[in-house]
Amino acid sequence: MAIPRAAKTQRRTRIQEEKEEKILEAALDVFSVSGFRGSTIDQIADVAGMSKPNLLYYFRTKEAMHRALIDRVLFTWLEPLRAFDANGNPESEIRSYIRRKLEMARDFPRESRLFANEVLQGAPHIEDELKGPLKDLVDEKAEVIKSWAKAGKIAKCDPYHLIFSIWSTTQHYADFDVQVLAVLGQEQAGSGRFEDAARFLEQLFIDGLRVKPAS
Amino acid sequence: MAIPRAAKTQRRTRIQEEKEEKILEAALDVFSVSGFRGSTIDQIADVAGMSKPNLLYYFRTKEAMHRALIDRVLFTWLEPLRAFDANGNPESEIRSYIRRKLEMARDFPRESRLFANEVLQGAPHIEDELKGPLKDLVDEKAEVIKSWAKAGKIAKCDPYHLIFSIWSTTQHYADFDVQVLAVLGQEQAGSGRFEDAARFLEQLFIDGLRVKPAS
DNA sequence: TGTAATGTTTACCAGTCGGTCAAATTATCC
DNA sequence: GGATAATTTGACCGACTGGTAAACATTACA
Repeated sequence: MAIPRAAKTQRRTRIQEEKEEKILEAALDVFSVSGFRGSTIDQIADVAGMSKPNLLYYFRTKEAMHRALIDRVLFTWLEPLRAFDANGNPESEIRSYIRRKLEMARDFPRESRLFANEVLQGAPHIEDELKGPLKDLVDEKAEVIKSWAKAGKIAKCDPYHLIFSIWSTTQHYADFDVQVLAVLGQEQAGSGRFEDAARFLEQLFIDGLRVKPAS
Repeated sequence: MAIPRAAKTQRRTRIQEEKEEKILEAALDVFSVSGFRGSTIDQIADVAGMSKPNLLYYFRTKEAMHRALIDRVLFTWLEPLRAFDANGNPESEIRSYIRRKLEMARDFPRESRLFANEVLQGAPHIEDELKGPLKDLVDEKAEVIKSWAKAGKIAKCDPYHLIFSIWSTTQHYADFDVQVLAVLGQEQAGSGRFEDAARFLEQLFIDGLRVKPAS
């Protein structure tokens, strides 16, 4: 009898482990480009090198695949913000947050696009995660930033919009990569663009947030 | 005989004018949410309140609809950057560019998402526009910014990444609106967020680009 | 080694997809 | 008002969609 469909048994088989991994890897490829609606199980099956029914043996529906993928990626995705240290030096915390986010945009562009696609299309599958864990984490870090501003360690500013602007500027290099490449042109298209971006963004945010001499 | 299919006749009928308008309006609704692949002609027909074959009478294919929509929207979309004045005051030019882009994010979020979806999915339909008109325009304005920096009117910085960062921060409020709303929560979700964003971004970019006193 | 559980495939289904066609309806202009 | 062109519709097509059923193959384990 083949009803297990993964996780029905207490312990996951080695084969389950491997195949689910393979499927989610392929799913990431496909969903990150075409979004949920625009992706098909057949495409994912093709990329994974497996048959469609075989995919559906491990994940009962297309939605289950998407969900599993989101769940797996979300935690990692929030890691840089979680690492934001209230007791650290404000300037270097912001600097390294930007660095880290930019590194993720460079090293995990598919993950970035997966969320971008999802949010762009109204976040029908991750609304709860946004209003729950994400909001909570941002609220917490916003408090930290606010206290820094109050203590005169950085310029007074809206912490939420600061976080939004760091998100958008860094993820831009993953989500809109084609556009960035098109505008920069062949010559500058080497991966040096990430270094250039890092330099620019650090300058922008550090100088932009420096406390101004009382005028 | 009904072969006209719009624009075959020299002059467009009033009815053609109206219906094409109606269709593109509906197409914008649908494409901006689901992207090209994820959208269906039936959806567009539904929104437009017309029958599917009727839509296909005005636009032979789904791609033709998408193309017509892109063509129509692209010019307007680049207006703010085009208005960037080489002879103006750098600070106020940057300030008003940010304002204008933010206003567009607020007033034309669908247009923003249309492009975001397209670029995110690899820009298969607008590659030429990106490498041509867009790149040319950006190159031109980048020169302007570079000359400002050289003249000591603003801090030295990479002009391309400056433009990218203005794009990303402003469009973020259109493309990732659901996320912004989720994080800000009900209480702050009024349209005041655009004013807050404007204040923050102007502070960030103006202070971030101010020439630093020789250290 | 046998056998039960797990994994894989082929064939298939009903619904949806982009798009066509011919017939019916409406607008235009003399 | 009638002829002619422009517009709209319903019926339909083959390809693809997410998903199922059952037969078949493989693995794990006593």
